[in-house]
Amino acid sequence: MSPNDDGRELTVLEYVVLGLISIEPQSGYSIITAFDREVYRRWSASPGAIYPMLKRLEKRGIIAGELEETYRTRPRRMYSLTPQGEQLLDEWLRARPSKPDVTEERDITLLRFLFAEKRLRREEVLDWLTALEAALHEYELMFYAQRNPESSDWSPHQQLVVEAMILEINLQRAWVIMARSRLQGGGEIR
Amino acid sequence: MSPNDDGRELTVLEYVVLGLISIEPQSGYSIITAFDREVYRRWSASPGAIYPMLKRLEKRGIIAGELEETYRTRPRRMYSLTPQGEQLLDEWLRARPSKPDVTEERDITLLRFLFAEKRLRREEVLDWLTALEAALHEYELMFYAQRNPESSDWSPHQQLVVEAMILEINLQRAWVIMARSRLQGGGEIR
DNA sequence: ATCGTCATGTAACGTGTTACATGATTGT
DNA sequence: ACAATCATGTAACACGTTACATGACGAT
Repeated sequence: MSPNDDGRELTVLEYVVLGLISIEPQSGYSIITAFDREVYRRWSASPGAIYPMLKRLEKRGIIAGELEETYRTRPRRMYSLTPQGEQLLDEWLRARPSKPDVTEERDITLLRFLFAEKRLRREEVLDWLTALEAALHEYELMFYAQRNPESSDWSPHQQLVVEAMILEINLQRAWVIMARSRLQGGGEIR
Repeated sequence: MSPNDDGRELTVLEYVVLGLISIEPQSGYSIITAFDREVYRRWSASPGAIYPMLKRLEKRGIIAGELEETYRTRPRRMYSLTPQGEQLLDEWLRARPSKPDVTEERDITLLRFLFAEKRLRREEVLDWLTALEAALHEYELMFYAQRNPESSDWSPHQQLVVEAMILEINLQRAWVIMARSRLQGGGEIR
């Protein structure tokens, strides 16, 4: 009996929870409170989302819950990743960033980088960053190509919005370069 | 009989559609294709979302649809804003940016700026930008306050993620300052 | 004739939101 | 005794996604 007949892709929120659990085992409550922290601000998680989700993931064999032997308070159910859950998370983290990741999903990308620290080898992280930079470059090119036709008959606001997007892309590229050089520098050379 | 008994707040997607329509009247199809453009990339809109939504908004008296007298193709239903819709959109655009707007909702903020061009007076836009800068400043302070406790025992990835967020905030502030000075410069002085 | 494009629509489905209920423990 | 905090859960609801169906028109 395979525990996960449902081959459905996980939602972003589910991956984020997996990442959270990968750092250390979590209870429903601790996950909910974790989402108050700055890095996770983008995804608000209500009890009505988390508790059913944890059951769903457990039924699929992605996480395993265990009732904690009496804690200070009402017993908590602590979840950790199963080998299958680890594999699922790692696949998500390893996937090479592509255009959508730098456009629609900027913040997710940053979180993936965060979770990657404990799950991926440094070498893999560096490859991933290289792919991210390539995706940013590709996006930049496409961006310029799209705005070719008539580039100057834009209204002031349109012009400013486009500039904001370009600044954003360049900032991201600068960050990637910084990140890579820092991780490289601190690794091989002593 | 009041057309909009349902006082429910509009969703972001609904406001974006309102903004789109405010630029010029739109059909369901034209809205769907508009979402392919770079600025709107963040919100994908499927037919299954748009068509029911347009009916919803029309029933509430926020937009008004009119069958176009024969076009080149199958007749289109073109929607424009009612006075009530205009008021709703303007309130949304005018609302002073607060913390959530610069954290969870960055991209929405940029779109609001875009739509504001035709709906708000320049003076109002400048006020709005000032409020945006204040919100960014406030966010920055809160950010630094939160990371006070132990600032240096962070892992490399954590450190980099935090730096990315700080860079992002500063970029946004720089952009706001640029935007304000440009709009000011081009306005009063000849 | 048939394909591609423009155009509108619906049905099933699932996730996440809001709001509420409840239970155990600690502090006052 | 009561409130606050830690902790788990459920029910109603609605939006948006995916997938499918359909229809008119122009081009080949």
